[in-house]
Amino acid sequence: MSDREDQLVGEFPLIPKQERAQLKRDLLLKSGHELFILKGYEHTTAKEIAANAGVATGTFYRYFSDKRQLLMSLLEDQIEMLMPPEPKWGVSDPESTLASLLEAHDKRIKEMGMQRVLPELLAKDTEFAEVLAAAKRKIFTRILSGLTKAYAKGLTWKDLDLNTVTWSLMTLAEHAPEKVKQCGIVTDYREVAKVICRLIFPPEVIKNLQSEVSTVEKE
Amino acid sequence: MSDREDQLVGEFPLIPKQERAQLKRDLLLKSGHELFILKGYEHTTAKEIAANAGVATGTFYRYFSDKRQLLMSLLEDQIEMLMPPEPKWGVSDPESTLASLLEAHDKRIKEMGMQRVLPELLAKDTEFAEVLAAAKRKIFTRILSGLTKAYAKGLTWKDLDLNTVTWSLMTLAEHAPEKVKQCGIVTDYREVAKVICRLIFPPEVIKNLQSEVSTVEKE
Amino acid sequence: MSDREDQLVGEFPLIPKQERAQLKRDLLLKSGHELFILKGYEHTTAKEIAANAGVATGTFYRYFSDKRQLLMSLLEDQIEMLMPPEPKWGVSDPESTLASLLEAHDKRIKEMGMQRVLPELLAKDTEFAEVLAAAKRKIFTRILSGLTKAYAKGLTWKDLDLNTVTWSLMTLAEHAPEKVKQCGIVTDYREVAKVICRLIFPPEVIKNLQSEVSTVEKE
Amino acid sequence: MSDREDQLVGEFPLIPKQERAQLKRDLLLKSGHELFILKGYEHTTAKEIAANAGVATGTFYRYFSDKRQLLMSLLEDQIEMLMPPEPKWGVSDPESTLASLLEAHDKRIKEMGMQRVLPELLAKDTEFAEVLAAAKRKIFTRILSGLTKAYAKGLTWKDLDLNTVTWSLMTLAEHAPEKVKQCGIVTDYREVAKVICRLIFPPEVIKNLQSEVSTVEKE
DNA sequence: AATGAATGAGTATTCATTCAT
DNA sequence: TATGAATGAATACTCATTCAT
Repeated sequence: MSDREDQLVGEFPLIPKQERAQLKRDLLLKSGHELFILKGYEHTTAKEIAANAGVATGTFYRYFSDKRQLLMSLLEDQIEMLMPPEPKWGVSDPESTLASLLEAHDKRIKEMGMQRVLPELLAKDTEFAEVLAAAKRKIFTRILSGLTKAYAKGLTWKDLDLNTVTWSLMTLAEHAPEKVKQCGIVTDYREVAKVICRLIFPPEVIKNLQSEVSTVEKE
Repeated sequence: MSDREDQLVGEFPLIPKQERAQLKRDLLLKSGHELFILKGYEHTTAKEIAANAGVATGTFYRYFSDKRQLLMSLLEDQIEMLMPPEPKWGVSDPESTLASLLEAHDKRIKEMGMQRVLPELLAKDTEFAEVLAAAKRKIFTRILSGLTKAYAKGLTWKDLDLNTVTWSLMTLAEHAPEKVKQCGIVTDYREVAKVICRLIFPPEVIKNLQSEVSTVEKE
Repeated sequence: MSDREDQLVGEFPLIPKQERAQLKRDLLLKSGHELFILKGYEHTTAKEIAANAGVATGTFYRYFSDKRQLLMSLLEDQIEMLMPPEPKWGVSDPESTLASLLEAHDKRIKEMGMQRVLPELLAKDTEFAEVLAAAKRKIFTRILSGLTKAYAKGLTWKDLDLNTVTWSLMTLAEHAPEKVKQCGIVTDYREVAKVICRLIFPPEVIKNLQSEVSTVEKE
Repeated sequence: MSDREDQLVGEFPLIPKQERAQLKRDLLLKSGHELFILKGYEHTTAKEIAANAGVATGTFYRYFSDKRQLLMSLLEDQIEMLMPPEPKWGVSDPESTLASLLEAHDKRIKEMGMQRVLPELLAKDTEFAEVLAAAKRKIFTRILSGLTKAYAKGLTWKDLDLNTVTWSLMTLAEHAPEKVKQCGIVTDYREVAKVICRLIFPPEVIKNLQSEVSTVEKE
């Protein structure tokens, strides 16, 4: 049914204009997301994205200046998901907490499905790489501040550089999902969590923290 | 200049044919290397590689069946460099040893300059990803075997999974060079080495190993 | 010009979309036809066909997957024309009938203009050769069945193989148009028809048939 | 062994220069012939012809200005073979004679193997088409003269145009080898010969000629 | 706003021909 | 003469983007 007919028959336009536009934009984003994951960024064409979204090629360009911009919009929505969460140390058994955080993070990354596309982009798109680097710096600061507090409480190793520990922590957390591909071993988040915790806390601290928790739990 | 004239005017410093061909091949490899780093693999054309090497387009295809093959040749030369060296634990101060190994590895990677290109390839070229994964599995086994020996000697943490430690170790070593970009802090290999060592050895083991070394040095 | 203006300024002779597309397709077919005849199939490029049709290269590929497909479309329209018509023997003066059939056939072939291109295709394109061969076999069967009926009526030579006569008949009809080029003599369809008839009928049969006709005409 | 050494050791050049050159030329011709038949003219490259002949690419261009010239040389040698022989009518049983002539001609054509290439050339190469047409006109004249003599002796049909008969004769002879492909029937030269003879001679003439022969044979 | 036909610059690859050795 | 590496114009086809409807 055309716009013209709409007006002739006096049908009430159920969806407000802006909302309808937003709908198309979302359709396009979804379509792009699917295809980028399926075929890679470079090998997806604007025409395909439009067709897959059920709109005309030209419509794509009404909502996005180009393919790259669609991708950027996609990433803006998702970049938060890439960020590992900041754990609160010294509150509960750090190993269990971390293990479940890692697993949850991994899950979200997988749901997002953009891992396949990101490396291609990082390599090619300087601007995007910078956006991501900035995000990482932000999370770095957050984690570092957490560790600094733990350090002040005397919970962490005294002889390790906190900056380096923070970086190691992020690096391991970020790459944990790839463990299988690289080494042929299934990722056991509990073990990764133990290793990461060892980077931060001396074993006896962990024990104390764990017993505190169980004490609390028993009470 | 004819053959006859050659003899009249005496020796002309001719480069043997094979050598000349090798020269061109090398020129092309070098040119491809430069451009892949500069513009990324996908955005470099065979024509450009040839032009940048100062030869005609057709010449490119005499030496390489296509762009991908040139890249593969490039990588064959360099894949060894990607492999972190296997350290001998318990022989000398592990932290210093590891620090210098990391630094050397990082240096080679930087010389190679392919970091920018690799992620793009891994995402796109399944075959290449498999080659690299295989190489990584190999190095994984080597490192694990080293750690197992150290474990047998009672040098390592007793409560950490050696597989996971090995993976962490490789991951940190591999990504150490990116530390700057990601966190804005200059990579201090000494600190990274200390962190990695902490993953493997309890602090007192390190101390013992270091004192042994200094004892030997003093004698 | 906007939709709104359209209505203000009155009717603008818009060609419906589909028709316009058909128009372009036809332009391209015509252009391809011209160039194939002018330069041969192999030496005509898609780009040229497009340029000659006054459209962009890409437009060519919107309507045809490639050069070969355009040619096939061209031939589909024309293959019927290649088929010599099946004459009804014994109904009227066979020589006159045949002569006019030959002339008409020749005319159509010339209009089609593809003679120059066909040999090239037959040599190169096995699939096409088979299509044409199948068509020829079909017409062969039709003609043979006509001759068999004439044979049953005792109209034909008794000592000639009907298969061979059929083949000869087709061959002569097919190549009649080339007579000029090959021998420098203008094609007189009447004479070719007489020759072909002699292959089929003894002279006295022809005479009888002709007198029957004139008898009927006189009545 | 190089030319230089040849001269130093005083070895006697067994093959005279010219002859050696002729040898290479022949090798190239043979190689081109093979490949043209195998892959078609357009799809054979000069490099391949040279390689297949066991010489360098450049050598090809010493002996032939280009691919086309090689082909022309090839055809010059073979064009005679394309010419159907001129039969002497009225000397022996015309049907048998013609049958064996046709068979021999067909055989030579097949040996020559160029049928696959000729149509491609005729379509593309005007000059070549003219050369061939000229040759055909020559043979046309020869055959026509034979027929005229037979006509003078009262051997031929009186009501058929000799030009047209000549052309029909040539056309049928030329295309006889294709009979199988076109109609799915094996070529029986005896039947084709009978048909062709019927075009020329009334049946009773043939009978007379045949009986004469057997009379002569009996004597 | 929406459409999708049209555009044409851009890409990988081939091959006839030249020319330094 | 012979070589074969080098050349670069040419070709088929794609796709981001525009624009008339």
